[in-house]
Amino acid sequence: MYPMKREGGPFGLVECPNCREKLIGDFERGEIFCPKCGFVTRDQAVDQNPEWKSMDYEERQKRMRVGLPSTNTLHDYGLSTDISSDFRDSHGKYLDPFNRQTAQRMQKWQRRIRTSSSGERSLSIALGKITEAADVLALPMPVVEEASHIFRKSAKAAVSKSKSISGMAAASIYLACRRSNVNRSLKEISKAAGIQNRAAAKYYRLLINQVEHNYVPPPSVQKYISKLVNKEKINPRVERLALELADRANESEISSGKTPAGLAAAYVYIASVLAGEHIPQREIAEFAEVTEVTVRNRCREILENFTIRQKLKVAPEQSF
DNA sequence: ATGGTTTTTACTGCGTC
DNA sequence: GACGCGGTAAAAACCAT
Repeated sequence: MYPMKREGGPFGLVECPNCREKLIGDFERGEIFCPKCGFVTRDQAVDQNPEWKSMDYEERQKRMRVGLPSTNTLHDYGLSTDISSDFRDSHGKYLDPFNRQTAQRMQKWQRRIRTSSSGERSLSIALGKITEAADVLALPMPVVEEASHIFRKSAKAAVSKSKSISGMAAASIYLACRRSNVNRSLKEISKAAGIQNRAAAKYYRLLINQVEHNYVPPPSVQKYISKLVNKEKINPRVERLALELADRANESEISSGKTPAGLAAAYVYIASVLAGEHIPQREIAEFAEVTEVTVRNRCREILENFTIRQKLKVAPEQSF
């Protein structure tokens, strides 16, 4: 299907600042990372290749002849006819006045027909909004396709009827991200779409309840930790320690109903203290987009439920 | 609408540098 | 005194019913 992971490319030459390993672009998650130590350098990797892969010459020719692959991101799937405006016939000769007039009329009607109904028009607007916001967020193409597909389904099911188009667009993008394991918070997305977080959350819920009945796995704490560490320039050692803590405490009892961001913040905080780095709660809370109180509460719960033994395998003075 | 749960807001007290 | 931290009460937000 899609080439999800690929080594080399424009990133193959970039080295990891920690261990000098060559970085790999993970287009599924929209990140560039180091395969050795997990260092994520930038979450802006965009797959610029065509969505299809051709196996041989014949297939490539076949693909090329039919033009671009059809796409969900255009309201007519990119399949509608364009009548060119230089008015030549198929041999390249200019049309005589009569035929030219006919062509002009056809062009006019073609334009009108293409987005004829109001539904088509709003679909066109919405898909434009999705593409725009996805562009700001630097989302990989498959995710944009997915988001467009979701929006189409919601429009078909009349869920988006008399709802804010931007709101539904943001919700579609968020669901697409969740489904394809791309780490973008609802906050980021609603910011990119220029709407209130609360509204986006409402629409997302609507989408889940009425359109998408498939189970969408909750974002893992581990991913939040990686993201948090990535956002703030934290020692990778702290990240690994935090991840280990999160792994050991399989926290099924204490995590239910809590925001994963808060939990991740707590793990990173504890890890930072354990590693002798001691990042203030204030900073972590800020980067995790939760309050200090939440960080504290999660910390307390973790420490109440699990005894953390101080057997650090990594010496505090080890250089990175 | 409602009630239970979680997060945020705002404030206080404590110890340390 | 400024700072980081821990705690609390009340308000606000969230979610399922």
